[in-house]
Amino acid sequence: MLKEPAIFAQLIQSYARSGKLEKGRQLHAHLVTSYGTPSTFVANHLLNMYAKCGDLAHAVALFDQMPQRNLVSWTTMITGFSQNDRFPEAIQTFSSMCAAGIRPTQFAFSSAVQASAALGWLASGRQLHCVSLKLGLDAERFVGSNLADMYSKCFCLPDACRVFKGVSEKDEVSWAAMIDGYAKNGEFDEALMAFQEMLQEETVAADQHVFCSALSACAGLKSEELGRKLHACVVKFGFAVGNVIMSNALTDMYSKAGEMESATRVMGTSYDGWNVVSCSSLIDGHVEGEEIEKAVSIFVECKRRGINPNEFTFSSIIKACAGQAALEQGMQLHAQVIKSGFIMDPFVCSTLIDMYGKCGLLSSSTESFHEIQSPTYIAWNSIISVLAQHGCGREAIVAFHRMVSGHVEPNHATFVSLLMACSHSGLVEQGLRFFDSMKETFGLDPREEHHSCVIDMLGRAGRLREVEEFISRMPAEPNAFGWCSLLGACRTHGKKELGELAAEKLMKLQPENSGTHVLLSTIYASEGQWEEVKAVRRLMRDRRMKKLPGLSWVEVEKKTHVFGAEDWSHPKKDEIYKKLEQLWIRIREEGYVPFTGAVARRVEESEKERLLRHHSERIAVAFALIGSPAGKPIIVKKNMRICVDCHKAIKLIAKVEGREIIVRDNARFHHFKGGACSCRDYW
DNA sequence: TTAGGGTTAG
Repeated sequence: MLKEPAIFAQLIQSYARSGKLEKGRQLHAHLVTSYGTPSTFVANHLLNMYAKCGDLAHAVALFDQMPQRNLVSWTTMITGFSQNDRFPEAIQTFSSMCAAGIRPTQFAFSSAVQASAALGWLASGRQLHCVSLKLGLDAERFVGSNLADMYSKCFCLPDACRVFKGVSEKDEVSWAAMIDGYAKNGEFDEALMAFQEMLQEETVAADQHVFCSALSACAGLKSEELGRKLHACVVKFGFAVGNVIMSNALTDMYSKAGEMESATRVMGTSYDGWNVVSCSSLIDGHVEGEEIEKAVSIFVECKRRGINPNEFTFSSIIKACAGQAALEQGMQLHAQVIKSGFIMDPFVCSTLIDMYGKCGLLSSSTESFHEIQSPTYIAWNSIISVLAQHGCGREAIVAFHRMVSGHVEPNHATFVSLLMACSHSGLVEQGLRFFDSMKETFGLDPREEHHSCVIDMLGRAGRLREVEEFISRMPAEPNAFGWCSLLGACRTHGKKELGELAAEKLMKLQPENSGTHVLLSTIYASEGQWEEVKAVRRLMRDRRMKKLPGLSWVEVEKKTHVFGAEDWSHPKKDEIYKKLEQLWIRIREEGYVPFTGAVARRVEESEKERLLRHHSERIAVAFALIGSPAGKPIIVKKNMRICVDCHKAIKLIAKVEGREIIVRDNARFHHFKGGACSCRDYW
């Protein structure tokens, strides 16, 4: 029999604290050989030591052999499982403990609730909540804070708030969990209000965790002003130095606010500021700000410093390739993703699906989708969106039905893509049914963007009277996208008056958007109303607006080249213009008649033809024809809609050159092959 | 002898 259990217990405890597993094992063996089976008291210490050192196998073996287990034995096992990421076993052990007739205390509850939170198992979290209510432990500080955390991690914010309100003697941990809960659920204002409320509490002082959560809320709001204030507080409290997570939160906040200089500065001045999280934030900030070259240079620098990209880094940099239609680079990254094992990540997969889709390779996009064993809503949303962009409305609908029958819940984003798919493919009736089903079947309230999709859908189909009716029934006025769709439809279907109304609304919503003025002027120009065209131009001049230049990008030999209309800056300009002349002659032989109506300028016909010939998309196509090997598809990305005449011309260029040409404009894809185009309703 | 919160994504 062990004479001095307290001394051994102390020794075991010290091994547990310092992680000396081997010493602990030796002592355990010594105790067994010298004194036989350890008492419950000593065994509990051993259990704790094994759990703290991550040796769950020995903990389980010992626990199974214990002749008598008490409350602490069970609790130690639950905590051990939870802290070693073995969450289902933590929950299982909790229920075995109850079945063994032992009444759990706040310690066991905390750990079991944490396990439910980590797994996102709302049902087990709720059951634990119920049991804690019965035992009167739900308002206890640890249990209550963990329950609130669990509910917010399971996206049940109202329940989280209710539990949090009931917690007695909240401390900074409780507050941090709640602030973070608001932020993670997208309630950024609420998060910052909670933060302020906390600051007024006399008994609680903000710590680093609290500031990090507040910064994350600030990042969500993309508010530079608030962010700077918070940054000042962080400095004042002395938290700014030496904390990697804090520096990462600051970098991310500035990146999200588009303040890339500040973001870079925070990173550069912090100890250990260059790490995979801050780099990913910075890359993403540059990608969002369309500074692709900078994003790539950080990615390169990251690798040079020996920082291995993770799933976040890959997502962002692949998104950059998608934005630029840089297929070669995207494919290289795909290879790296496979090599590094991040191919299983749902976000990375979804960006790959999106990247291939945006680069025009529908087949690679669907292949990437089919490689996923059990697609999440993220992957489904991506593929539905890609199918929509490619004008494959029916396929998008099939995908949607498969998603639902596979018990994956669609969300608001799913319906945006689905409605767009219906719109682009002219499937108006089905689209309208889907719109109704949002609320009726899926309990989702249609948002502004869904209403805009319906406007677009009816407008494209020329059902403008129904559009007016639909708008009058909407809970609020359409947003800019809605009015813009209407304006576009009015141009296509020659509805001048309605177009003027849409333009007027749009100018109020987006006074800086030169596109509205341009669109309106083309409506007038197509009807030969040159006085009105002049008036719109005057308005643009008075408002000091410049027409956004139409630009086209094309990737040749792994390098992206950009062209504007009438662009004479490229070193190969002579060859390009010679090619354009040749193409002009060859497509004229194929029956091409230039549509000079697309030129909203009052100049000679020959000048109009010259202007059309030198549109940026055509220059890009000509350049790619010269510079890339025969048989390779040409992918051009354009920052606005492709013009009607270029659409006709490129269709024939694809035919005479025997090349696949894909033009991705700011609305959709045009896949030209053998004298035809994939899109079904382009003028 | 047993317990809690923090940074990056479509």
